[in-house]
Amino acid sequence: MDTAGGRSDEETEVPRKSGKTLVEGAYETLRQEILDGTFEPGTKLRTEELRARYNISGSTMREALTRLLGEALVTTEGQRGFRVAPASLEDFEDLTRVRVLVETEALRQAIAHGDEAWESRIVASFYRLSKVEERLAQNQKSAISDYEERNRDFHNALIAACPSRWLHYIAGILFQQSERYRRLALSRRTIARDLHAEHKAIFDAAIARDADLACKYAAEHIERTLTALQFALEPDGTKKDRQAGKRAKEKEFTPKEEA
Amino acid sequence: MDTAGGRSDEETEVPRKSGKTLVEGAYETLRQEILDGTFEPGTKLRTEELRARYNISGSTMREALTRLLGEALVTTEGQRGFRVAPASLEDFEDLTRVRVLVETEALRQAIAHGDEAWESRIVASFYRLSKVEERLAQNQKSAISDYEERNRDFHNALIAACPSRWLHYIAGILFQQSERYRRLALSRRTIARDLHAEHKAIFDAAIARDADLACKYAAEHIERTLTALQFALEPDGTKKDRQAGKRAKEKEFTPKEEA
DNA sequence: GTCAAATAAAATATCGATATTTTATTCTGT
DNA sequence: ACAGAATAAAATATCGATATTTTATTTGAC
Repeated sequence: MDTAGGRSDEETEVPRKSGKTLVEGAYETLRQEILDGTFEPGTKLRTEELRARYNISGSTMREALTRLLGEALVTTEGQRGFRVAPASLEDFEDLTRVRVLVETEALRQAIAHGDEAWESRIVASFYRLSKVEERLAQNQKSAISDYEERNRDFHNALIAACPSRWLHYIAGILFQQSERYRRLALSRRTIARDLHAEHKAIFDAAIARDADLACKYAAEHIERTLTALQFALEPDGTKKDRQAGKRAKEKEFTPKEEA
Repeated sequence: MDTAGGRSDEETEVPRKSGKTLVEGAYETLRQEILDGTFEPGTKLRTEELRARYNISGSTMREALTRLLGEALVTTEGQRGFRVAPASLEDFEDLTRVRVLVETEALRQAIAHGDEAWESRIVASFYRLSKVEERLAQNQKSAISDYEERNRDFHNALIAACPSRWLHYIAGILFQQSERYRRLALSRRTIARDLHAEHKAIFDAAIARDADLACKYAAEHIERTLTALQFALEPDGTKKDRQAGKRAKEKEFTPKEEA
C-alpha cells in the first residue's frame, strides 16, 4: 500500500522527528542552508532540484519555499520561480539602522517591564555566552556553532520582558536577516573585536536598569556588525581610494552565480 | 486534452487577467476577504472549502494560504490547518504603538530626503483625499472604497521619500494589519472625527519640512484610530464601569465562530 | 449514567503526473 | 554572418487522487 500519494517510510533527508510536518522540515532546513550560505544570495532555487534534495514532492517544496517568502529570505516573481533574496552592503546598512531602531525600543521596554525572572534569565544566558566566548578566544572551532546559539539566546533574553508581540516579531525577522550577513562576513576577512566587552557593557547597563545606557551600548554593538562587514569588503583603510568604497557599497554579494 | 492536471479554460472565480498566477489570484482575493471581514478573526480556513470557492486545487490553495502566513494574516499550527489570525484590542494597542514608532521614523527620513517630486506627489494625493473626504462628509456610501484607496495613497506618498526599504516593508505589513482593525471598528459604532483636519495638519507640517511637528501629528493620527476602536467597543464613557473596560480590553474579536 | 476505548467521518498533508510558460537552440531568409 | 521566426528543452504552475492525522461518534465495560 504505497503506490501513489502519501508518505513512504523510506529514509528521508529531512527526518520528521515528532509531529513535524514535511513542509516544516524542508522549510527549516532550507532556511538554515540559506542563512549559512549554502545557497548564496540571488541563487535560483529550482523546485525540481530542491524537491529531490529533500525527498519531497513538488507542491510540498513549493509550500516550503513560499514560507521563506514571508521572512524575506526568498523572492519570487510572476512565472519565473524562486530565488534566494539578494544581499548587498547597502541593504545591510539599511537593515542595521532599522534593527537599531527596533531592538533599542524593545530593550527599553524590557528594562521598564522586566522582573526578577527576566534578570535571572539574562544573568544565566550572559554566563553561558561568556563561557563560550572564552573557548572562542582560544580559537576552538567547535565553539562557533555554540556561540551562535548562545548569542541569539542572550539577545532574546535581553528583550524578553518587552511586552510588545509586534516588536518581537519584527525584531526576530531583522535579527535573522542580519545573521545571514554576519556569516557572509565571517567567510571573509574578520576584524578584531572584543565581543565579550560589548556584551558585558549591555549586560551591566541592563541589570542596572539604565535604559539609556543599555540602548546606547546595544546600538553600538549592532552597528559594529556593520562596520565589521564593511571592513571585510574594503580592506583598504586609507582615505585615498574612496571610489573603492563606493564600488563596494554598490556591490551585490551575489557572486558569479547565474543571473 | 484536458483530462488530468493543468489549467482548463472554463470560467474561473478568480480571473487570471494578464500574467498573474492562480496562487497570486487566490492569495490577493483571500487577503482582501480577510481584511474586509468576510472571514472573521480566528475563523478556521478549511482548504477544501476555499479550494472550491476559488476553483483551484488543494496544493495551490495551500500555497496561497502560506503566503498570508508571512503577512501575519493567517496562522497555522502543526497538523491542524490554517485559521485567520486572531485579533484583540490588546493586539491593536500593541500594533498601534509599533506603528507610531515605525511610521514616525519613516516620515522623519522622508522629510529629510524628500525632493520636489516627493512634495508634488503629496500635494496631489492630499488633494485627491480631500475631495473624497467631502463626499464622505455628505455620507455618500460610494465614497468609502475610494476613501480607503486614497487614504493609503496619501500615507504612502508621505513616506515615499524615506530611503529605507526595510522601513517600508515593515510599515506596509503594519499598515495592512491596522486596516483590518479599522474596518472591524467601522462595522460597529463610529466616533466623530475630523479626518480632514488630521490629514491637513500632517500635510502642512510635511510640506513645511517640520519633521518634529509632522511626526507629532502623524502619531496622534495613528493613535486616534486606536481611540476610535476602543470607543466602539466600550460605548460606556463613564468612569464608573472600569471593569467593562478591562473586559473589553481582554476580549478577542473572534465572535461565536468555531474554536 | 459516565468515562474511555474502538470506530467512523472529516480534514490535512503529501504525492506523482500533466499542462503551461519560459528559456535555450536550431533553422532560414536576406 | 545575423536578426528573427520556428522548434526543442527545461522549468514552473497546477491538478486530482491518496495516505495520514485529527476530530467526532459510537460502543462497551464498570
